Amino acid sequence: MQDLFTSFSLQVNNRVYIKNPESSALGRKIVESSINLIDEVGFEAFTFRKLGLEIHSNEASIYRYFEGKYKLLLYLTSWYWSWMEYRIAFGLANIPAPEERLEKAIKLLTENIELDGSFEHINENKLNKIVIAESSKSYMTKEVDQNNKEGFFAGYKQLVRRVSDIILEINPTYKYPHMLISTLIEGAHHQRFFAQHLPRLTDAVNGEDAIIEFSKEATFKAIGAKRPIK
Amino acid sequence: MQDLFTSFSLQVNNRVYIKNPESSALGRKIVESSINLIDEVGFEAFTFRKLGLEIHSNEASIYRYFEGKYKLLLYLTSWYWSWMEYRIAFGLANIPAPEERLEKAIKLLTENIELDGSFEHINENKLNKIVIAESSKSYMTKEVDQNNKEGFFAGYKQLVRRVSDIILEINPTYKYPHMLISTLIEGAHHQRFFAQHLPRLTDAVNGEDAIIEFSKEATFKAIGAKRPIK
DNA sequence: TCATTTATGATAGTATTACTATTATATTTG
DNA sequence: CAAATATAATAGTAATACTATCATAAATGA
Repeated sequence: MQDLFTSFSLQVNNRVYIKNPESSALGRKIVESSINLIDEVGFEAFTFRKLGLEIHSNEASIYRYFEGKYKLLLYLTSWYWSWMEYRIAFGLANIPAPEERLEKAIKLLTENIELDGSFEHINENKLNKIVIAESSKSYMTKEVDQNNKEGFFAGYKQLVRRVSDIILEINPTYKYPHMLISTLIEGAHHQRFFAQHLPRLTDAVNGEDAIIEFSKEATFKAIGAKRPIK
Repeated sequence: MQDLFTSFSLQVNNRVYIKNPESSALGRKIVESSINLIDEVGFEAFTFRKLGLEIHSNEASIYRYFEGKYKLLLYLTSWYWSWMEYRIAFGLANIPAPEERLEKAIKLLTENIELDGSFEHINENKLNKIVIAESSKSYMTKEVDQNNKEGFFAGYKQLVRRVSDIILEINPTYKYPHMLISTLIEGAHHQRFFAQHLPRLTDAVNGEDAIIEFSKEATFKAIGAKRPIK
Protein backbone atom coordinates (compact mmCIF):
# COMPACT_ATOMS: atom_id res chain seq x y z
CA MET A 1 0.00 0.00 0.00
CA GLN A 2 2.80 2.35 0.91
CA ASP A 3 4.42 1.96 -2.49
CA LEU A 4 1.18 2.56 -4.29
CA PHE A 5 0.89 5.91 -2.59
CA THR A 6 4.41 7.20 -2.89
CA SER A 7 4.20 6.94 -6.64
CA PHE A 8 1.53 9.61 -7.03
CA SER A 9 0.24 12.71 -5.37
CA LEU A 10 -3.38 13.35 -4.56
CA GLN A 11 -5.40 15.77 -6.63
CA VAL A 12 -6.64 18.97 -5.02
CA ASN A 13 -8.75 21.53 -6.89
CA ASN A 14 -6.20 23.95 -8.26
CA ARG A 15 -8.27 26.97 -7.41
CA VAL A 16 -7.74 26.61 -3.68
CA TYR A 17 -4.12 27.61 -4.12
CA ILE A 18 -2.30 30.30 -6.08
CA LYS A 19 0.78 28.17 -6.60
CA ASN A 20 0.74 24.42 -6.09
CA PRO A 21 2.49 23.70 -2.81
CA GLU A 22 3.46 20.25 -4.10
CA SER A 23 5.62 21.97 -6.71
CA SER A 24 8.39 23.18 -4.42
CA ALA A 25 10.25 22.45 -1.22
CA LEU A 26 8.90 25.64 0.32
CA GLY A 27 5.36 24.69 -0.64
CA ARG A 28 5.66 21.28 0.99
CA LYS A 29 7.21 22.88 4.06
CA ILE A 30 4.25 25.28 4.26
CA VAL A 31 1.80 22.39 4.19
CA GLU A 32 3.78 20.27 6.62
CA SER A 33 4.25 23.03 9.16
CA SER A 34 0.75 24.40 8.83
CA ILE A 35 -0.55 21.01 9.94
CA ASN A 36 1.71 21.06 12.98
CA LEU A 37 0.92 24.65 13.84
CA ILE A 38 -2.86 24.45 13.39
CA ASP A 39 -2.90 21.27 15.43
CA GLU A 40 -0.92 23.01 18.13
CA VAL A 41 -2.53 26.43 18.44
CA GLY A 42 -5.90 25.95 16.71
CA PHE A 43 -7.13 27.57 13.52
CA GLU A 44 -8.19 30.83 15.19
CA ALA A 45 -4.74 31.61 16.53
CA PHE A 46 -2.96 30.30 13.45
CA THR A 47 -1.50 33.07 11.25
CA PHE A 48 0.78 33.19 8.21
CA ARG A 49 3.16 35.36 10.17
CA LYS A 50 3.59 32.68 12.84
CA LEU A 51 3.91 30.01 10.16
CA GLY A 52 6.61 32.08 8.47
CA LEU A 53 8.57 32.31 11.70
CA GLU A 54 8.15 28.57 12.27
CA ILE A 55 9.62 27.60 8.92
CA HIS A 56 12.18 30.42 8.89
CA SER A 57 10.57 31.85 5.85
CA ASN A 58 8.55 34.89 5.06
CA GLU A 59 4.89 35.80 5.49
CA ALA A 60 4.83 37.27 1.99
CA SER A 61 6.23 34.06 0.52
CA ILE A 62 3.37 32.06 2.00
CA TYR A 63 0.86 34.45 0.49
CA ARG A 64 2.28 33.48 -2.91
CA TYR A 65 0.95 29.96 -2.33
CA PHE A 66 -2.36 30.64 -0.59
CA GLU A 67 -4.67 33.64 -0.60
CA GLY A 68 -5.18 33.33 3.13
CA LYS A 69 -5.55 30.86 5.92
CA TYR A 70 -9.07 29.79 4.93
CA LYS A 71 -7.84 28.68 1.53
CA LEU A 72 -5.02 26.78 3.18
CA LEU A 73 -7.58 25.05 5.38
CA LEU A 74 -9.59 24.22 2.27
CA TYR A 75 -6.45 22.77 0.75
CA LEU A 76 -5.83 20.57 3.78
CA THR A 77 -9.41 19.31 3.99
CA SER A 78 -9.61 18.71 0.23
CA TRP A 79 -6.40 16.76 0.41
CA TYR A 80 -7.82 14.76 3.29
CA TRP A 81 -11.02 13.79 1.46
CA SER A 82 -9.05 12.91 -1.60
CA TRP A 83 -6.81 10.71 0.53
CA MET A 84 -9.86 9.11 2.15
CA GLU A 85 -11.22 8.24 -1.22
CA TYR A 86 -8.01 6.47 -2.15
CA ARG A 87 -7.97 4.63 1.14
CA ILE A 88 -11.48 3.42 0.43
CA ALA A 89 -10.85 2.66 -3.24
CA PHE A 90 -7.88 0.46 -2.36
CA GLY A 91 -9.36 -0.87 0.84
CA LEU A 92 -12.49 -2.16 -0.88
CA ALA A 93 -10.80 -3.52 -3.99
CA ASN A 94 -11.56 -7.18 -4.62
CA ILE A 95 -14.26 -7.42 -1.97
CA PRO A 96 -17.29 -8.66 -3.87
CA ALA A 97 -20.02 -8.51 -1.19
CA PRO A 98 -21.45 -4.98 -0.87
CA GLU A 99 -22.21 -5.56 2.82
CA GLU A 100 -18.56 -6.22 3.48
CA ARG A 101 -17.53 -3.25 1.41
CA LEU A 102 -19.92 -1.02 3.32
CA GLU A 103 -18.67 -2.22 6.68
CA LYS A 104 -15.08 -1.68 5.66
CA ALA A 105 -15.86 1.77 4.27
CA ILE A 106 -17.52 2.80 7.52
CA LYS A 107 -14.53 1.62 9.46
CA LEU A 108 -12.17 3.58 7.23
CA LEU A 109 -14.33 6.69 7.50
CA THR A 110 -14.88 6.65 11.24
CA GLU A 111 -11.77 5.06 12.74
CA ASN A 112 -9.07 6.96 14.53
CA ILE A 113 -6.28 7.78 12.08
CA GLU A 114 -2.73 6.82 13.00
CA LEU A 115 0.39 8.23 11.44
CA ASP A 116 0.66 6.49 8.10
CA GLY A 117 3.96 7.65 6.67
CA SER A 118 2.92 7.38 3.03
CA PHE A 119 3.38 11.08 2.46
CA GLU A 120 6.56 12.59 3.77
CA HIS A 121 5.24 16.06 4.41
CA ILE A 122 1.82 15.12 5.78
CA ASN A 123 1.14 13.85 9.27
CA GLU A 124 -2.13 12.01 8.75
CA ASN A 125 -2.86 11.75 12.46
CA LYS A 126 -2.62 15.50 13.00
CA LEU A 127 -4.45 16.21 9.77
CA ASN A 128 -7.29 14.01 10.97
CA LYS A 129 -7.44 15.97 14.21
CA ILE A 130 -7.58 19.18 12.20
CA VAL A 131 -10.36 17.85 9.98
CA ILE A 132 -12.28 16.85 13.10
CA ALA A 133 -11.91 20.15 14.91
CA GLU A 134 -11.64 22.70 12.12
CA SER A 135 -13.07 21.44 8.85
CA SER A 136 -16.56 22.78 9.48
CA LYS A 137 -14.94 26.23 9.56
CA SER A 138 -14.03 25.69 5.91
CA TYR A 139 -17.64 25.43 4.75
CA MET A 140 -19.70 27.03 7.51
CA THR A 141 -18.96 30.47 6.07
CA LYS A 142 -20.74 33.14 4.12
CA GLU A 143 -18.62 32.20 1.09
CA VAL A 144 -19.85 28.61 0.97
CA ASP A 145 -21.98 29.03 -2.17
CA GLN A 146 -19.21 30.76 -4.07
CA ASN A 147 -16.71 28.15 -2.93
CA ASN A 148 -19.06 25.36 -3.87
CA LYS A 149 -19.46 26.79 -7.38
CA GLU A 150 -15.71 26.74 -7.74
CA GLY A 151 -15.72 23.06 -6.89
CA PHE A 152 -13.89 23.22 -3.58
CA PHE A 153 -16.04 20.53 -2.01
CA ALA A 154 -16.05 18.15 -4.96
CA GLY A 155 -13.85 15.61 -3.20
CA TYR A 156 -16.10 15.40 -0.19
CA LYS A 157 -19.20 15.07 -2.33
CA GLN A 158 -17.60 12.38 -4.44
CA LEU A 159 -16.66 10.40 -1.37
CA VAL A 160 -20.18 10.60 0.03
CA ARG A 161 -21.53 9.52 -3.32
CA ARG A 162 -19.20 6.57 -3.58
CA VAL A 163 -20.29 5.17 -0.23
CA SER A 164 -23.94 6.01 -0.86
CA ASP A 165 -23.73 3.90 -3.99
CA ILE A 166 -22.77 0.88 -1.91
CA ILE A 167 -25.84 1.45 0.25
CA LEU A 168 -28.04 1.60 -2.82
CA GLU A 169 -26.45 -1.59 -4.08
CA ILE A 170 -27.54 -3.29 -0.85
CA ASN A 171 -30.91 -1.62 -0.58
CA PRO A 172 -32.03 0.28 -3.70
CA THR A 173 -35.15 1.53 -1.96
CA TYR A 174 -33.39 3.26 0.92
CA LYS A 175 -34.39 6.89 0.69
CA TYR A 176 -31.61 8.71 2.51
CA PRO A 177 -28.22 7.28 1.57
CA HIS A 178 -26.42 10.62 1.26
CA MET A 179 -27.87 11.92 4.49
CA LEU A 180 -26.91 8.76 6.26
CA ILE A 181 -23.31 8.82 5.10
CA SER A 182 -22.68 12.52 5.57
CA THR A 183 -24.33 12.36 9.00
CA LEU A 184 -22.12 9.43 9.84
CA ILE A 185 -18.88 11.06 8.76
CA GLU A 186 -19.59 14.33 10.53
CA GLY A 187 -21.09 12.47 13.45
CA ALA A 188 -18.07 10.24 13.98
CA HIS A 189 -15.83 13.30 13.89
CA HIS A 190 -17.97 15.05 16.45
CA GLN A 191 -17.97 11.97 18.64
CA ARG A 192 -14.19 11.76 18.61
CA PHE A 193 -14.04 15.38 19.68
CA PHE A 194 -16.70 14.90 22.35
CA ALA A 195 -15.02 11.77 23.67
CA GLN A 196 -11.96 13.88 24.44
CA HIS A 197 -13.55 17.10 25.56
CA LEU A 198 -17.24 16.67 26.34
CA PRO A 199 -17.64 13.01 27.32
CA ARG A 200 -21.16 13.51 28.63
CA LEU A 201 -22.26 13.75 25.03
CA THR A 202 -20.94 10.29 24.21
CA ASP A 203 -20.93 6.76 25.57
CA ALA A 204 -17.36 5.76 26.17
CA VAL A 205 -17.03 2.01 26.26
CA ASN A 206 -13.80 0.24 27.13
CA GLY A 207 -12.14 -2.34 24.98
CA GLU A 208 -13.87 -1.61 21.70
CA ASP A 209 -13.99 1.42 19.52
CA ALA A 210 -17.51 2.50 20.37
CA ILE A 211 -17.61 5.11 17.63
CA ILE A 212 -16.90 2.62 14.84
CA GLU A 213 -19.26 0.08 16.34
CA PHE A 214 -22.05 2.61 16.82
CA SER A 215 -21.62 3.82 13.23
CA LYS A 216 -21.67 0.35 11.70
CA GLU A 217 -24.63 -0.79 13.75
CA ALA A 218 -26.67 2.34 13.07
CA THR A 219 -25.98 2.20 9.35
CA PHE A 220 -26.93 -1.43 8.82
CA LYS A 221 -30.05 -1.06 10.91
CA ALA A 222 -31.05 2.13 9.12
CA ILE A 223 -30.89 0.51 5.70
CA GLY A 224 -32.39 -2.74 6.97
CA ALA A 225 -29.47 -4.99 6.08
CA LYS A 226 -27.65 -7.77 7.87
CA ARG A 227 -24.06 -7.18 8.86
CA PRO A 228 -21.57 -9.62 7.40
CA ILE A 229 -20.41 -12.29 9.82
CA LYS A 230 -16.73 -12.42 10.60
CA MET B 1 -47.65 27.94 25.56
CA GLN B 2 -46.93 31.54 24.77
CA ASP B 3 -48.12 32.71 28.16
CA LEU B 4 -46.10 30.12 29.96
CA PHE B 5 -42.99 31.52 28.37
CA THR B 6 -43.54 35.21 28.75
CA SER B 7 -43.70 34.85 32.48
CA PHE B 8 -40.12 33.75 32.96
CA SER B 9 -36.73 34.13 31.35
CA LEU B 10 -34.44 31.25 30.52
CA GLN B 11 -31.40 30.53 32.63
CA VAL B 12 -27.96 30.96 31.11
CA ASN B 13 -24.76 30.23 33.03
CA ASN B 14 -23.83 33.57 34.54
CA ARG B 15 -20.17 33.18 33.76
CA VAL B 16 -20.65 33.62 30.03
CA TYR B 17 -21.47 37.27 30.58
CA ILE B 18 -20.00 40.06 32.67
CA LYS B 19 -23.33 41.76 33.18
CA ASN B 20 -26.61 39.99 32.54
CA PRO B 21 -27.97 41.31 29.25
CA GLU B 22 -31.52 40.52 30.43
CA SER B 23 -31.07 43.14 33.14
CA SER B 24 -31.24 46.25 30.95
CA ALA B 25 -32.68 47.64 27.76
CA LEU B 26 -29.20 47.99 26.30
CA GLY B 27 -28.40 44.39 27.17
CA ARG B 28 -31.51 43.12 25.43
CA LYS B 29 -30.76 45.33 22.44
CA ILE B 30 -27.26 43.83 22.28
CA VAL B 31 -28.66 40.32 22.21
CA GLU B 32 -31.40 41.15 19.75
CA SER B 33 -29.15 42.96 17.30
CA SER B 34 -26.29 40.50 17.62
CA ILE B 35 -28.66 37.80 16.36
CA ASN B 36 -29.61 39.91 13.37
CA LEU B 37 -26.05 40.92 12.62
CA ILE B 38 -24.46 37.48 12.99
CA ASP B 39 -27.22 36.02 10.84
CA GLU B 40 -26.55 38.67 8.24
CA VAL B 41 -22.76 38.86 8.01
CA GLY B 42 -21.64 35.60 9.66
CA PHE B 43 -19.72 35.16 12.88
CA GLU B 44 -16.29 35.80 11.32
CA ALA B 45 -17.20 39.25 10.07
CA PHE B 46 -19.25 40.12 13.14
CA THR B 47 -17.53 42.63 15.47
CA PHE B 48 -18.56 44.59 18.54
CA ARG B 49 -17.72 47.79 16.71
CA LYS B 50 -20.23 46.99 13.95
CA LEU B 51 -22.79 45.94 16.55
CA GLY B 52 -22.29 49.24 18.35
CA LEU B 53 -22.92 51.19 15.16
CA GLU B 54 -26.01 49.08 14.45
CA ILE B 55 -27.64 49.81 17.80
CA HIS B 56 -26.36 53.40 17.97
CA SER B 57 -24.40 52.55 21.03
CA ASN B 58 -20.78 52.16 21.85
CA GLU B 59 -18.25 49.38 21.42
CA ALA B 60 -16.99 49.91 24.96
CA SER B 61 -20.51 49.59 26.35
CA ILE B 62 -20.91 46.16 24.77
CA TYR B 63 -17.67 45.02 26.33
CA ARG B 64 -19.26 45.67 29.72
CA TYR B 65 -21.75 42.89 28.98
CA PHE B 66 -19.55 40.36 27.20
CA GLU B 67 -15.81 39.69 27.27
CA GLY B 68 -15.76 39.24 23.54
CA LYS B 69 -17.71 37.84 20.64
CA TYR B 70 -17.02 34.19 21.51
CA LYS B 71 -18.65 34.66 24.89
CA LEU B 72 -21.61 36.32 23.23
CA LEU B 73 -21.90 33.31 20.92
CA LEU B 74 -21.77 31.05 23.96
CA TYR B 75 -24.54 33.09 25.49
CA LEU B 76 -26.71 32.72 22.40
CA THR B 77 -26.14 28.98 22.08
CA SER B 78 -26.67 28.39 25.80
CA TRP B 79 -29.88 30.31 25.61
CA TYR B 80 -30.92 28.22 22.63
CA TRP B 81 -30.31 24.88 24.37
CA SER B 82 -32.10 26.11 27.44
CA TRP B 83 -35.02 27.14 25.26
CA MET B 84 -34.98 23.76 23.53
CA GLU B 85 -35.20 22.02 26.85
CA TYR B 86 -38.26 24.02 27.78
CA ARG B 87 -39.85 23.28 24.42
CA ILE B 88 -39.27 19.60 25.03
CA ALA B 89 -40.32 19.67 28.68
CA PHE B 90 -43.64 21.30 27.78
CA GLY B 91 -44.05 19.48 24.51
CA LEU B 92 -43.77 16.05 26.12
CA ALA B 93 -45.83 16.80 29.20
CA ASN B 94 -48.73 14.41 29.70
CA ILE B 95 -47.63 12.00 26.98
CA PRO B 96 -47.35 8.66 28.77
CA ALA B 97 -45.87 6.42 26.06
CA PRO B 98 -42.09 6.80 25.85
CA GLU B 99 -42.16 5.98 22.11
CA GLU B 100 -44.43 8.93 21.51
CA ARG B 101 -42.32 11.15 23.71
CA LEU B 102 -39.20 10.16 21.82
CA GLU B 103 -40.76 10.82 18.47
CA LYS B 104 -41.99 14.21 19.56
CA ALA B 105 -38.61 15.08 21.06
CA ILE B 106 -36.85 14.21 17.81
CA LYS B 107 -39.27 16.37 15.90
CA LEU B 108 -38.67 19.29 18.24
CA LEU B 109 -34.91 18.84 18.02
CA THR B 110 -34.62 18.47 14.28
CA GLU B 111 -37.44 20.53 12.78
CA ASN B 112 -36.99 23.85 11.11
CA ILE B 113 -37.63 26.62 13.63
CA GLU B 114 -40.11 29.34 12.76
CA LEU B 115 -40.36 32.71 14.42
CA ASP B 116 -42.09 32.02 17.69
CA GLY B 117 -42.64 35.43 19.23
CA SER B 118 -42.48 34.26 22.83
CA PHE B 119 -39.45 36.36 23.54
CA GLU B 120 -39.55 39.93 22.37
CA HIS B 121 -35.88 40.42 21.82
CA ILE B 122 -35.07 37.01 20.35
CA ASN B 123 -35.78 35.92 16.82
CA GLU B 124 -35.89 32.15 17.20
CA ASN B 125 -35.71 31.52 13.47
CA LYS B 126 -32.49 33.49 13.07
CA LEU B 127 -31.09 32.10 16.29
CA ASN B 128 -31.68 28.60 14.96
CA LYS B 129 -29.79 29.50 11.77
CA ILE B 130 -26.94 30.81 13.91
CA VAL B 131 -26.86 27.66 16.02
CA ILE B 132 -26.78 25.59 12.83
CA ALA B 133 -24.00 27.52 11.15
CA GLU B 134 -21.94 28.86 14.02
CA SER B 135 -22.44 26.90 17.22
CA SER B 136 -19.61 24.47 16.56
CA LYS B 137 -17.33 27.51 16.64
CA SER B 138 -18.30 27.94 20.27
CA TYR B 139 -16.88 24.59 21.35
CA MET B 140 -14.43 23.61 18.62
CA THR B 141 -11.79 25.81 20.18
CA LYS B 142 -8.62 25.43 22.19
CA GLU B 143 -10.52 26.76 25.22
CA VAL B 144 -13.11 24.00 25.20
CA ASP B 145 -11.81 22.19 28.31
CA GLN B 146 -11.62 25.40 30.31
CA ASN B 147 -15.07 26.42 29.12
CA ASN B 148 -16.45 23.01 29.93
CA LYS B 149 -15.08 23.21 33.48
CA GLU B 150 -16.89 26.49 33.92
CA GLY B 151 -20.12 24.79 32.93
CA PHE B 152 -20.76 26.59 29.67
CA PHE B 153 -22.09 23.48 27.96
CA ALA B 154 -24.25 22.26 30.82
CA GLY B 155 -27.49 23.09 29.03
CA TYR B 156 -26.57 21.09 25.96
CA LYS B 157 -25.43 18.13 28.03
CA GLN B 158 -28.61 18.22 30.08
CA LEU B 159 -30.74 18.22 26.97
CA VAL B 160 -28.87 15.25 25.50
CA ARG B 161 -29.26 13.44 28.79
CA ARG B 162 -32.97 14.11 29.00
CA VAL B 163 -33.63 12.61 25.57
CA SER B 164 -31.18 9.74 26.17
CA ASP B 165 -33.22 8.85 29.21
CA ILE B 166 -36.29 8.35 27.06
CA ILE B 167 -34.30 5.98 24.86
CA LEU B 168 -33.21 4.00 27.90
CA GLU B 169 -36.80 3.88 29.06
CA ILE B 170 -37.73 2.21 25.77
CA ASN B 171 -34.66 0.03 25.49
CA PRO B 172 -32.53 -0.16 28.66
CA THR B 173 -29.92 -2.28 26.89
CA TYR B 174 -29.14 0.16 24.10
CA LYS B 175 -25.46 1.00 24.44
CA TYR B 176 -25.12 4.36 22.73
CA PRO B 177 -28.01 6.65 23.69
CA HIS B 178 -25.91 9.79 24.15
CA MET B 179 -24.01 9.22 20.94
CA LEU B 180 -27.22 8.65 19.08
CA ILE B 181 -28.86 11.82 20.32
CA SER B 182 -25.89 14.12 19.98
CA THR B 183 -25.19 12.69 16.53
CA LEU B 184 -28.79 13.32 15.62
CA ILE B 185 -28.89 16.90 16.82
CA GLU B 186 -25.63 17.87 15.15
CA GLY B 187 -26.53 15.76 12.14
CA ALA B 188 -29.89 17.41 11.61
CA HIS B 189 -28.23 20.82 11.84
CA HIS B 190 -25.64 19.83 9.30
CA GLN B 191 -28.31 18.45 7.01
CA ARG B 192 -30.27 21.72 7.12
CA PHE B 193 -27.12 23.57 6.17
CA PHE B 194 -26.25 21.08 3.43
CA ALA B 195 -29.78 21.16 2.03
CA GLN B 196 -29.33 24.87 1.41
CA HIS B 197 -25.71 25.02 0.36
CA LEU B 198 -24.35 21.57 -0.51
CA PRO B 199 -27.39 19.55 -1.63
CA ARG B 200 -25.28 16.70 -2.99
CA LEU B 201 -24.61 15.73 0.60
CA THR B 202 -28.30 15.26 1.32
CA ASP B 203 -31.40 13.67 -0.15
CA ALA B 204 -33.93 16.41 -0.62
CA VAL B 205 -37.38 14.98 -0.91
CA ASN B 206 -40.39 17.09 -1.75
CA GLY B 207 -43.51 17.24 0.30
CA GLU B 208 -42.17 15.86 3.55
CA ASP B 209 -39.48 17.09 5.84
CA ALA B 210 -36.87 14.50 4.96
CA ILE B 211 -34.57 15.55 7.79
CA ILE B 212 -37.15 14.92 10.50
CA GLU B 213 -38.27 11.69 8.87
CA PHE B 214 -34.71 10.43 8.43
CA SER B 215 -33.92 11.26 12.05
CA LYS B 216 -36.99 9.53 13.47
CA GLU B 217 -36.57 6.45 11.31
CA ALA B 218 -32.86 6.08 12.06
CA THR B 219 -33.38 6.51 15.79
CA PHE B 220 -36.14 3.95 16.18
CA LYS B 221 -34.31 1.44 14.04
CA ALA B 222 -31.07 1.99 15.93
CA ILE B 223 -32.66 1.26 19.28
CA GLY B 224 -34.79 -1.55 17.87
CA ALA B 225 -38.16 -0.05 18.75
CA LYS B 226 -41.43 0.31 16.89
CA ARG B 227 -42.56 3.79 15.99
CA PRO B 228 -45.92 4.82 17.42
CA ILE B 229 -48.77 4.70 14.92
CA LYS B 230 -50.55 7.90 14.20
C1' DT C 1 27.99 29.90 -19.60
C1' DC C 2 25.78 33.74 -19.04
C1' DA C 3 21.48 36.21 -19.54
C1' DT C 4 16.91 35.95 -18.17
C1' DT C 5 13.21 34.44 -15.93
C1' DT C 6 11.31 32.86 -11.64
C1' DA C 7 11.24 32.13 -6.61
C1' DT C 8 12.26 33.73 -2.26
C1' DG C 9 13.53 37.07 1.37
C1' DA C 10 13.50 41.46 3.80
C1' DT C 11 11.30 45.40 4.95
C1' DA C 12 7.68 48.54 5.26
C1' DG C 13 3.05 50.11 5.13
C1' DT C 14 -2.30 50.10 5.59
C1' DA C 15 -6.81 49.14 7.25
C1' DT C 16 -9.18 46.50 10.48
C1' DT C 17 -9.75 43.93 14.74
C1' DA C 18 -9.94 43.21 19.50
C1' DC C 19 -9.49 45.09 22.90
C1' DT C 20 -8.35 48.82 27.36
C1' DA C 21 -8.33 53.32 29.52
C1' DT C 22 -10.05 57.78 30.54
C1' DT C 23 -13.19 61.18 31.09
C1' DA C 24 -17.69 63.16 30.53
C1' DT C 25 -22.57 62.85 30.82
C1' DA C 26 -26.89 60.74 31.75
C1' DT C 27 -29.94 57.93 34.64
C1' DT C 28 -31.29 55.54 38.68
C1' DT C 29 -31.72 54.90 43.56
C1' DG C 30 -31.72 55.54 48.50
C1' DC D 1 -31.03 66.04 45.99
C1' DA D 2 -26.56 63.52 46.55
C1' DA D 3 -24.30 59.54 45.43
C1' DA D 4 -23.87 55.66 42.90
C1' DT D 5 -24.21 53.45 38.59
C1' DA D 6 -24.68 53.02 33.54
C1' DT D 7 -23.69 54.68 29.20
C1' DA D 8 -21.34 57.52 25.62
C1' DA D 9 -17.41 59.57 23.38
C1' DT D 10 -12.89 59.51 22.35
C1' DA D 11 -8.39 57.86 22.08
C1' DG D 12 -4.89 54.52 22.15
C1' DT D 13 -2.35 49.83 21.63
C1' DA D 14 -0.93 45.47 19.90
C1' DA D 15 -2.02 42.12 16.69
C1' DT D 16 -4.05 40.58 12.28
C1' DA D 17 -4.55 40.20 7.45
C1' DC D 18 -3.02 41.55 4.12
C1' DT D 19 -0.26 44.45 -0.22
C1' DA D 20 3.73 46.63 -2.31
C1' DT D 21 8.43 47.23 -3.31
C1' DC D 22 12.90 46.01 -3.99
C1' DA D 23 16.89 43.01 -3.45
C1' DT D 24 18.91 38.68 -3.96
C1' DA D 25 19.23 33.77 -4.91
C1' DA D 26 18.27 29.76 -7.75
C1' DA D 27 16.84 27.55 -11.81
C1' DT D 28 16.46 27.35 -16.84
C1' DG D 29 17.38 27.44 -21.55
C1' DA D 30 19.81 29.46 -25.84
